[in-house]
Order: sequence, then C-alpha cells, then structure tokens
Amino acid sequence: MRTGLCGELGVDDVGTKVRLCGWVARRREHGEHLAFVDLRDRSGIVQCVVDGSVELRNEYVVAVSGVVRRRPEGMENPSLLTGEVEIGDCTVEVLAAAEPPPFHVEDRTDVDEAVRLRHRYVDLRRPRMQANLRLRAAVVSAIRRAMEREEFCEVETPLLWSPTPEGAREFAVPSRLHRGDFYVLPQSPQIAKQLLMVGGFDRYYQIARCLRDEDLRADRQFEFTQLDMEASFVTQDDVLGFVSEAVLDAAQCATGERPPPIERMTWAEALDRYGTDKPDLRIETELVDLGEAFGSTEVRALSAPSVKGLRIPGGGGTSRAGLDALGERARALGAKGLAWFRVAESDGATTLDSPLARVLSDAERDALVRVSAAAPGDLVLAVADDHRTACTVLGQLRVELGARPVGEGPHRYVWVVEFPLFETVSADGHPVPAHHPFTMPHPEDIDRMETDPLSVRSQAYDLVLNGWELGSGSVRIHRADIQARVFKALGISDEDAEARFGFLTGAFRFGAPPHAGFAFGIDRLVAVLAGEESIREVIAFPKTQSGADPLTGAPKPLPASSLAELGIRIVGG
RNA sequence: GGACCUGUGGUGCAGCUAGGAGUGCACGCCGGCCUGUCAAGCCGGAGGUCGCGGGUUCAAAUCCCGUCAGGUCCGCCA
Repeated sequence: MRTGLCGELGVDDVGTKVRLCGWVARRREHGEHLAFVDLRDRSGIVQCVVDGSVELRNEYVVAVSGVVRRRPEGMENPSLLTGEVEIGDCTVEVLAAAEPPPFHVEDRTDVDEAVRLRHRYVDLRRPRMQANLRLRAAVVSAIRRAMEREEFCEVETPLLWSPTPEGAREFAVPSRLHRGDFYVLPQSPQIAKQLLMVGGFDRYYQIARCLRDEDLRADRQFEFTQLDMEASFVTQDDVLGFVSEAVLDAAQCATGERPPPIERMTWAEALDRYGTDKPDLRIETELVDLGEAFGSTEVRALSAPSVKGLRIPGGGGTSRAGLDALGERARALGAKGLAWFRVAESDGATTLDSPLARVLSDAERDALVRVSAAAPGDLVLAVADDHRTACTVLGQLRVELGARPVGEGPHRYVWVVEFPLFETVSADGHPVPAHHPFTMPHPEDIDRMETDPLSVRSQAYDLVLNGWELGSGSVRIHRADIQARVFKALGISDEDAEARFGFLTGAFRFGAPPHAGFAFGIDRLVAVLAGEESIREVIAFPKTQSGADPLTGAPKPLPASSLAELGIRIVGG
C-alpha cells in the first residue's frame, strides 16, 4: 500500500517515486492551483505539493503518490527533518475523511487531560505519545534480551488467583461456577514465582501485569507492569547484578548512553544522609548531624536524642513569612518545630540571624556553621527529635525545596540495601513486616528477632532512580524453622499461616531451594527515561485519579441478568 | 476519608480581587481571495445552559453554600 515512511525521506531519495500513507497534519492552500499538505505518519512529517482543488481537511487519512524532489533554493525548512525535500507531482487518494479533531495533534498543545483521555486515539497520534510508547517498547525489549542472556525463562502466572488477606487491597472477581466464591487479581506474582522456584525453574522472569485496588497517583495506576524475576541458588549480589544489567541495558537503549555502575548504600545511611529510603541523589545537599554542636545544649528547642541539619544554599534571603511556612510544613510532617538560621557576614565575621541566635553559646554557633558548612547567604534548618523524625522531616523539606523536573539532570540510580525486617510495631504489639513475611533476616541480626525485633536488618533491597522507588526485592526464607520464627514474631499463628499461605509453606516441605528475587515498575522507569512526571504519559489507556476511563466509560453497572448469574446483589449506595 | 488547585464557544487563555447586557485575545471551524507556503497570509462569518444545583442581590461568569469532574498531595500502596 505504501513504499516507505514520511519522516525517513531525504536528499538521497530525490527522484524516487513514492506512495505515502498518513494523516493530514496541516495544509497551506494558495488557490486552486497550489496547496502544501504536511503528511504525518509514525515516523514524522513530509511536505507534499498538491493541486489546490483537492478537498482535504486536517486528519483526513490519505495516500499520496508522487516524486521526491529537492526543494527550490531558499525554500528549505530547517525545523523539519525532511525539510530539504518535498513530494511533487502528487496525486491524492482520500482513504478516510475525518471530523475536525477536538484538539491539535501537536506536542505544544497543552490540553486538559480529561479531553485527551476521552479522545486518546487522537492524543496517541502526537509525536510525544508516539515517542513515549515506542520508548517503552524498546525498554521492554532490552529487558527481555538482558534476562534471556542470563538464561532466565519466561513463565506466565495466573491472573485469576486466590485471595491472600495481606498487603494491598485486591480486585475481586466473582466465580460463576462457584457461586459466592471469588478469585482476586494478583497484586504481584510473588507467591507464584516462589512456587516456580520449588518447581525447579531456577531462573524465572515475566513482564507481569499487577493489580492493586488502592488510590491512584501520578506514579500509581490500578494496573501496572513489572519486570518480575526470581532465581534459585543465588545470593543478594547475584540478584542486584541481574537487575542492574537489565536496567542499565534499558537505560542505554533509551538514552544512547550507559549509566555508570549503580552505587549502593544501606537503608540506615540513606535515612541518615537523605532522610528517606528513596533518595534523589541529583540534589546536592545532604542532611548533617548536629549532635556534635548541640549534644549538651541548654536550649530546650534543640534538646533531643537527635538533632539534624539541612543547609539550603542561597536560602538566606528567605522571608519571615517563608520561614513561617516552612515551620508549619515541618510540623505537618510530624516535627515539633523547625529551627532556622539565616547566615550572613558582617565585618568579615559569619553571623547568624535566628530567634535562637541569642541563646546559643559561641561554641554552639561555631560548631553549627562548621558542621553544616554554611556560607554567608545560606539558610540552615534544624530539627531536634527522635532520629527517625528528625531525618524524615528534613529529608522531605530537602526534596520540596530542591525539587527538579523528573527528567532533568543525570539519572542517578542507587541500590538501597539492608532494609529493616520490621517497619514499626502495630497497635497489637506485633512488628509489621517492612517488605513481606517471606523476607530473609540478615544473618548477623537473626538472633535478636525475639529480643529486639526492630533492630533486625533484612536481606531486602530497593532500586531508586531520581527519588522514585522503581522496585524492591529480597532474599526469601526457604527454611521452615526460620519462617516459623518470623511468623511467630509477626503474631501469625500456625493455623493462621496455614490458612493464608498454606499452599506456599506446604510446597516448601517438598524441597525448597534457597532463592531470591526482585520486581520493578516498568511504567516508572519509562516515565523517568521519557522525562515524564506521570506514568499516565507512558501508558496507552490509563485511568483517571478516580479510577475511571473517560474513553470507555468504565466502570459501569452490569445488567441485572449478569449479576444474577454471578449471584451478586447490589446493596447500599 | 482529608487538604489544596482548576472548570468561560471545538482548544488554550483573559475577565472574578472591587457584581452592572456573554465582553476580549490566540488557535481551530465554515465561506471567499490568493502559484512557494511551512504555526502561510488577507477579507468575511458561525459557534457559549460561564461544569451543575441552590442562595445573597434590583442585578451573579464574578460573592456565599453544596455538588460533580480533572489534577497534585496526605491517608492507603505487606
């Protein structure tokens, strides 16, 4: 039907007869004898010189036959990749007429997202969306090649799975053949892939769709895509190596440049230096420990187990109103208060402007300036609290004050390792797993599981890119005795464990190999690589924040007959 | 469940603080002119329940209350 693509034509093709198919991107009519038609297909745009009497409208689908020729002297268009040539002697065949589109098919049109989603098929024609989805395809392809190079075997796992009342809210699917019973859509193939390890598929991977019925965000959709992988007879280092290769390959194919090897830091170090478990390493400033400056201070506002500081370069000009707002933000984040110091210079000496300046000793003042490395013109913020709060509050302010567009600057990948095994202690006195209950404790800490559970590190790890959590994984427990100790620590009784995870623990009795794995969000990786702030821009048909699809109208009521067949009656509402 | 931002011809915006006739701008659309344009140009024209409902007022796009939709965030996401 066609001889080639619009965007690939150049001076080398001059003299070639071509037939091109695409959409009318724009036309410039000069009466009945001359019209310029910009023809667009997935590859780009080329100008066709057409007889002006042909009836064409924007977004008509046409086939243009003609001859590639060099444009007349001075008529080249350098802003077009094909701007040195044009298609002459054109005959045009209209393949499909089109109504005027609801918005211009151009990157620079900034249209309401609801309108874009309602007419997503038009939106997808825009070069930006074409580029995003093609980048996504290239990334997935690179990941598959990397996994296959390491001899991982792709295995599909069920979408209709069994409810496991733990973790994220699940989407329920009613069973017609078993009235009153339900399947759920998998939050992830976690348990299935561990069963595959017991089944002897010692290197498994899958580009897997995962579904979670939780509220949507810029980086969260109901359904998202993960590289899901698991391997037997491997260490944590092996897993980090496999995933690093896949991610760096994907980044290289997306950007043309291979990022440097991914650095590692422990969870404790990430908290201490960046106040978060997903540090954005593009932001230069780090938290500092002001314990040395205020360890034995008389100032009550700075007396606490931990005093952390954050230098804001050039922030010394912040107004009182601005500082009040920062203080309010810090309290909203859980701090009791926020101390601030505007650093200035007077007669060659460094001075501090702060409500606390009067009550600080000279030694404290000097130490504050020295430890924070503050220079005149800077602002230093400080939070005194327990270690976790002091770090996380300043870590959040660090991101909010230094925030940069996600695609800007270098891509800074980092492995965060040695996560704590347990997050917190819940209301019933039992610790809450930080990752999931099959995570292997750190061998050095396992003996503290019963005495000091919150101090136990795990063999769990996250991959972080520019402040986005891409994914997480862990070495899994394959020994029944260790699993029993973890369940016990979590307050899960034997009967409970049997009811919830019986099919997994049961499988482990028949010879479970040591195994470890990982899963990371492909939507998020592609979004960052594409420079997009929202994963909706790298998904063909995303849902809105309220979980609706403006194109299809989903979700919708089912006919009463369908509900009856499923044995479902709608109540309330 | 909560906080904040947005909603005005097909699209993007201005108008709202300080109420006075649907007023304006750009693009698109329709018609006309035009043989080298490229975000073509020139002339003319059509197109609106100001998201929806209620209230205040002589008078509401504008002020107040509610509600819906879209977005950002908190909660939530083992």
